Amino acid sequence: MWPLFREKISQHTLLADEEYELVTSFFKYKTYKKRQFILQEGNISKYETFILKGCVRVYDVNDTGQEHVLQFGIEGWWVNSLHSFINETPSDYDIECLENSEVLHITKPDLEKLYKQVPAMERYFRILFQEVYMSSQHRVCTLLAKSAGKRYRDFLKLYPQVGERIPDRQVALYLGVTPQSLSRIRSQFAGK
Amino acid sequence: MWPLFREKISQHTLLADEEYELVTSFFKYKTYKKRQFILQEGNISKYETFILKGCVRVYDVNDTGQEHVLQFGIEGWWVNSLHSFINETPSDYDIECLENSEVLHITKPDLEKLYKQVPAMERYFRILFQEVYMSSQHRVCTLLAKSAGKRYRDFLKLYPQVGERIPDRQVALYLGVTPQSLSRIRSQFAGK
DNA sequence: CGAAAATTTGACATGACTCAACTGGAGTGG
DNA sequence: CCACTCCAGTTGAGTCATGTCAAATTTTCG
Repeated sequence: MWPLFREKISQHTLLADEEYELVTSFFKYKTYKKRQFILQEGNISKYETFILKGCVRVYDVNDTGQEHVLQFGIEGWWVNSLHSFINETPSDYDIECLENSEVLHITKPDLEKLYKQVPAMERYFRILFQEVYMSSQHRVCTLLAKSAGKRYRDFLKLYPQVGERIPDRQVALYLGVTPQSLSRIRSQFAGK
Repeated sequence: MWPLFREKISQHTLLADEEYELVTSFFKYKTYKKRQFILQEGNISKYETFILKGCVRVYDVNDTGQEHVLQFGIEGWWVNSLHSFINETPSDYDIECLENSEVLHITKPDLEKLYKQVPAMERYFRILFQEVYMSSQHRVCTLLAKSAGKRYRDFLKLYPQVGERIPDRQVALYLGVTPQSLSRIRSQFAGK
């Protein structure tokens, strides 16, 4: 069941069939429609979420109504409003589906049990967090060092599967520019 | 030995005395002078580094000579050029001491052995990476959403121990503004 | 004390933002 | 299937925050 899920876990740690069965028993399968929210700002994030199919974004809206995208997620990625999940505090972020999506959810208590019962999963998440931390550091670096145009090009190169299926508007909010500016940047590339 | 080190580990996972002895046996103590490099760009990062005393920065220099600070580290923090360490590839970053410092180093093979021999340390690092990932996400968010002045104030509030002992220039390079701009921002605050 | 580095300040340039209007495609309901 | 609405995307004009270049001043530290 859920071969993508098994494949992703297997990239970092090997599980016997019966161990994998045990792991999956902690997760709940759920589907969401496009534009539906997996989590809304102000609520406590109850699930760590693995995306089997579809596409989501994690974003915030500030007091002036501006949105900023913290993270995208597509097949094979984990998404969460992590701070809310870990500390059980109201989330600053919304998680919204950009496409009809299928996901796996696990609650915090179940995840803790999973770590205890299957130490290999503690290892898996150690490696996962290491990797997403590196990605986040890389993103900080591009935000510090590169122009909007360069960030856009880098993004398309690094996440072509994401860039192709997500509206430019969302990409702009991820890159930290206004949709208008991204539009101008794109037209400059085209004319070159 | 190294009570700070033990204290930090104990925050996330409890170790018996003999386990702690085993853990420490994998680490090497080393001192560095101010301005000395723990790692230089182009070299492979050989150590994950825990800071017992002192202050360091992880930064890069681009082709036009501009510097950007990826991370600071003070007592109780881990620092590394993680991508280089994990993949054993040349580092894009320098790690430089801003003060005379005392650190603990562990090599990648030893860290792997440590994970195997003391599963509690795999847990410790899982939680550590989870935390630094959340910090990094928070930083991305402030870079996307806030003005330079707001970022500066937030930084001072969040890391007062760092802001107090680090030259403004370094803080500017961490916040993603030029030292000149930060100077102007500071003078605006002062006149208010 | 003296050299090197950090900080400040001024003048000017510019990338990106804001506000606003217009275009065109997607989705919805009659 | 068409009319209508709603957004995403585009484009223009003007503004603003921050960068660049350069020089003066202060601080640090050997």
